[in-house]
Amino acid sequence: MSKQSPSTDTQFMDKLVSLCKRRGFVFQSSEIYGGLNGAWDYGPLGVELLRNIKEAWWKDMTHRQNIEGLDAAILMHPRVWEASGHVENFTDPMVDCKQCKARYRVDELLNGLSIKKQKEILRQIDESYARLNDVEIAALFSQLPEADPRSILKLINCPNCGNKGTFTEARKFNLMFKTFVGPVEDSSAVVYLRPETAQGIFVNFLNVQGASRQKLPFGIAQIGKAFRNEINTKNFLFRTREFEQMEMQFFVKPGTDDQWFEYWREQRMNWFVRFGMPKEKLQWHQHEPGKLAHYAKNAYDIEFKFPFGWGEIEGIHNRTDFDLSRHEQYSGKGMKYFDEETKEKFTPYIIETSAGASRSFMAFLVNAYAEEEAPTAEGTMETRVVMKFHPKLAPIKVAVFPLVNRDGMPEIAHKIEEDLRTHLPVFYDDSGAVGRRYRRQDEIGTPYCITIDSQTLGDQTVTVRDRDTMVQERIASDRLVSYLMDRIYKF
RNA sequence: GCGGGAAUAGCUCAGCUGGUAGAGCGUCACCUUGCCAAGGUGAAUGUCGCGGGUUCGAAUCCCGUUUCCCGCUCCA
Repeated sequence: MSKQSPSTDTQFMDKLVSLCKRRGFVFQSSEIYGGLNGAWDYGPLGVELLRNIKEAWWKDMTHRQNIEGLDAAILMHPRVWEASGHVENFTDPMVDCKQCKARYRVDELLNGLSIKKQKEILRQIDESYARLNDVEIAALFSQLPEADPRSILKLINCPNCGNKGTFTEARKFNLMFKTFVGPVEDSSAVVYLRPETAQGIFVNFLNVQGASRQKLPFGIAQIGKAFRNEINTKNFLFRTREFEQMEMQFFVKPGTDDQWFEYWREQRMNWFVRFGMPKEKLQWHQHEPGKLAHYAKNAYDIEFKFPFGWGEIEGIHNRTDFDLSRHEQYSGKGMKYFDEETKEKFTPYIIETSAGASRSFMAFLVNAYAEEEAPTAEGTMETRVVMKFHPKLAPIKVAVFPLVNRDGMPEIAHKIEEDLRTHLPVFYDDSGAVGRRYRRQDEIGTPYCITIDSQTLGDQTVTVRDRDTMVQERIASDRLVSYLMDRIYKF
């Protein structure tokens, strides 16, 4: 985690959150009702930035001959989540120690005990267990907590404070939001809000493959909301209950999975760098082999250096044939692929690239934020706040100012504004001193500002001011569109 | 879920041991402008997070609750 002082980190985040609200990037959800924990709304500038990020991802991923797009429903058949393992594995029974307030997952608490200790506990429950051997003990011990966790928990000391009998009752947290289809709220009508978009891709594997006539290897990309009933939300947009994912699942022949895994790792890391993230703010985190999720053969996260520490913004996982095999098993429908060339039939392996759109949004915000010393009209220095977004991601691409509101400058400025607006998001501003208008645009990351001055009246040129260098260039107004489009979209 | 801190105008905050709410910045209008935020005049804006209680009277005291931040926990 970050080694910066906590106060600095907190101050940075406070400033960012404040700017987000003040300028319309992010608002708290349901604010007038006191807010809803872990939910945020994207304001006028935020939605532009978010859409630009998703658009950049979508183009990069789907403008390839071997990747197809998809937009699956958020509500899916409940059996999907049994097959995926979410019904089972998203449920973690937890207990708290009432004495020292430590919290534990019950399974980890119990499995952490020595065989000797387990044997002792079992004997206290029933003397007849004493004659079982170690293997039988272990087997029994792994089942008992499910049946009757309470009696066992009473006999265990808290690993932290050593007290016995201080645990709360085990509570189950299923991280999936549950709701009901139709008017009857009974168990047969239960559906879940998807906790990940991936399953919508897996279950459509053969639909997409057949419809698009793709051959392996190929991928399916999707952007969409997902929901997890997190126990704790945290760190602004980083851990929320509703969030958006940008996922691509790449289907490959087993045996070629390792090389595709490496290919996509490189591709995805480069994407973040290409859109302005410095390499030193990004790092790989490999999941330790012993701690891999049930489906994974290999897993790396791309982490971004947030003010509160390194945090995952994308996971690249080798999911093996787990998902398709499970869906084949649970649905009874064949999910295998037939290779016409080799006449082989097999279950493809899946390389997953799963990026958080919301988390990327926040990472791009954090990365863009800069405070610089800039000279004022009087020649003194003062701080200017600049959001140094990549031009493609910037919510507003160009601002248009008449230097003063007379001599026909506003009329020319409005004409230029309208011409540009058919190509780009434009902001017109004629209030106050021009320096103030520049700074306002800096704060929302507008890469270019155009000013119409008295020289414009004579030769139809305008100044174009660069956000990062603050340097101005004089451009003929009829060349503006190509000048801007070149700098913003072509590279 | 536990512990700590916080919540007053759009933002940052002041408001003492209870006496019907303030500043700066920002916003808007008009004037002024001559290229990097603080020229002038005027204006709008708050059930002091929400709900109870104590009191003649609560932003202030008490209880509950919500949200945000920090730490723990958690993060298939």
